[in-house]
Amino acid sequence: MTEILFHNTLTGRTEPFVPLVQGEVHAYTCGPTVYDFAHVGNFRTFVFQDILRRYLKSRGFRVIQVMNLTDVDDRIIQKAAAAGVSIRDYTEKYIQAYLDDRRALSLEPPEHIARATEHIDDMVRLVQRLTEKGFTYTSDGSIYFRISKFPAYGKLSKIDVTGMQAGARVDVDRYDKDNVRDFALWKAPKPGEHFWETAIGPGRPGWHIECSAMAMKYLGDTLDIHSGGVDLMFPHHENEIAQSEAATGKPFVRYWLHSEHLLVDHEKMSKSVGNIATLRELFAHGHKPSSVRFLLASVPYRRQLNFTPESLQGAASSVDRLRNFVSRLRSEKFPAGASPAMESRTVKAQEDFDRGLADDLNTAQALAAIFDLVRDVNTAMDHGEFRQGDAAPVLAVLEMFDAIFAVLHDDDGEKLRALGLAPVSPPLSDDEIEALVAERQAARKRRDFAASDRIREQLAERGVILEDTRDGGVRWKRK
RNA sequence: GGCGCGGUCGCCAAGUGGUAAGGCAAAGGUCUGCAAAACCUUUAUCGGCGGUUCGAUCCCGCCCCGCGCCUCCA
Repeated sequence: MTEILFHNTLTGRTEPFVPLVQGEVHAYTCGPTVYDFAHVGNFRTFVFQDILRRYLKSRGFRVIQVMNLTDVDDRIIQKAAAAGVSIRDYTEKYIQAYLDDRRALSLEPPEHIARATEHIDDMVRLVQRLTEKGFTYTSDGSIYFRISKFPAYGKLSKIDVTGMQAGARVDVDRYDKDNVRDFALWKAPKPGEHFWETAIGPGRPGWHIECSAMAMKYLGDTLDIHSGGVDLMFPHHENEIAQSEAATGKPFVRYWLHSEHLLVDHEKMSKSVGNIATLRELFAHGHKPSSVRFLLASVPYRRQLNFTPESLQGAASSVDRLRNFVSRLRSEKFPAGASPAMESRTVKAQEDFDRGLADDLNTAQALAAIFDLVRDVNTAMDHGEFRQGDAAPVLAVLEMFDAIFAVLHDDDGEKLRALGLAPVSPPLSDDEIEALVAERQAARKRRDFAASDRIREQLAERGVILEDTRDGGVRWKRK
């Protein structure tokens, strides 16, 4: 097996991946702040994290992944207050939406989904540890981390704090701090705001502390992998390192993986730019979950991805090609036996696929291995060089592919129905389709092509495509 | 200004010191009752300028351009 390589932001190098505990990967992935629907840009990262965990699993690792749900922050507090509901009630809706969206994109559930508001105690204890070690100070009831006490500050984002001067840029924080880079571990409550009464005083957690507290609670002091979008590198991840390592004296994360942004018209997709699209919007416009997943997964994670309707359409065509291939492999009848040539071709595809992913999750390269195989096998089938015994190994490669990419299963309709974005039941059941297909076959047999075509059109109108095969059979698929 | 990512066929996107994967799109063809699917063929010298080298798209230097972070952000 090929050695797995990951590009580690911390070292700036692509390095062999070896987890701390053999055969086990402890990974923390930054989840969403649930103040609104997540957009496709957010899901670019979540899909990357899913590819990451699926690949590690396929390589035999036991993966323990923790994902946070940030369900308390300034925006949530404001919006909940504006809506006149509790933070809990306000975020619940978006948490459900987020989890539904994840299912729509076939994102595997992490082992632990940790809500910030359910880990206040853990955060308080972490702040206490930091205070005991002298890394904090209090100002107006808020507790800050003093970065001057942590010399390694900046090692992830390569930011040099020594030359930093307060006032060089406007200090946007409303609180008094000794140094502009110091960050809040615990924020004093403002009048009317929701707060927790704790051993370190009333208030609510700062943004960064939740990740450190929850990551270490479930994964130990030193994690193998921590991932998120590049925009989180500074200050979020940098601050996580500072507060975690200051508390434990041990390395917090061994491999930092950051995914690049999704762009729209060469600009980052973000709420503030106003160029966002939610999954629901895309689906409502007729795009399929599998198209979205394929597109997001097909561009290697460290590359910016320009998102366009055309690229989505292209992704849909690619998925169709793969599904057509699998369908042909399953339905067509081939001569008995197996060919040694096909055997070795299959093994090569398998190796190439894995080599691509092993190289820092190069999904584009892995995909090429699959499409190469598809073409070669199709050619062999067209030339009558494919045997029945060759089918199973080829299908096995496709299954290996789908264990990572998860786009082959034709369940787009079901997923949309689950989101309430499609009719509750499919227009035609499998049995109804089969009955019409049989009827058409009978018509074809007596060479009544008019009747035959009528049935095909009738099915086409209801979203079912028929394909006549060489051996006189028919296979169908839902559009 | 600092830090980071990137500039390869119409679009997306791999990759290697010895003349460039794959996908989508387009055109032509084969097959087919028709259609679809599939297959075949056609379409690039890798942002610019220097340097190293027998030879660079890939190594080094400089420059140009795009994007991001440095403030909330996947």
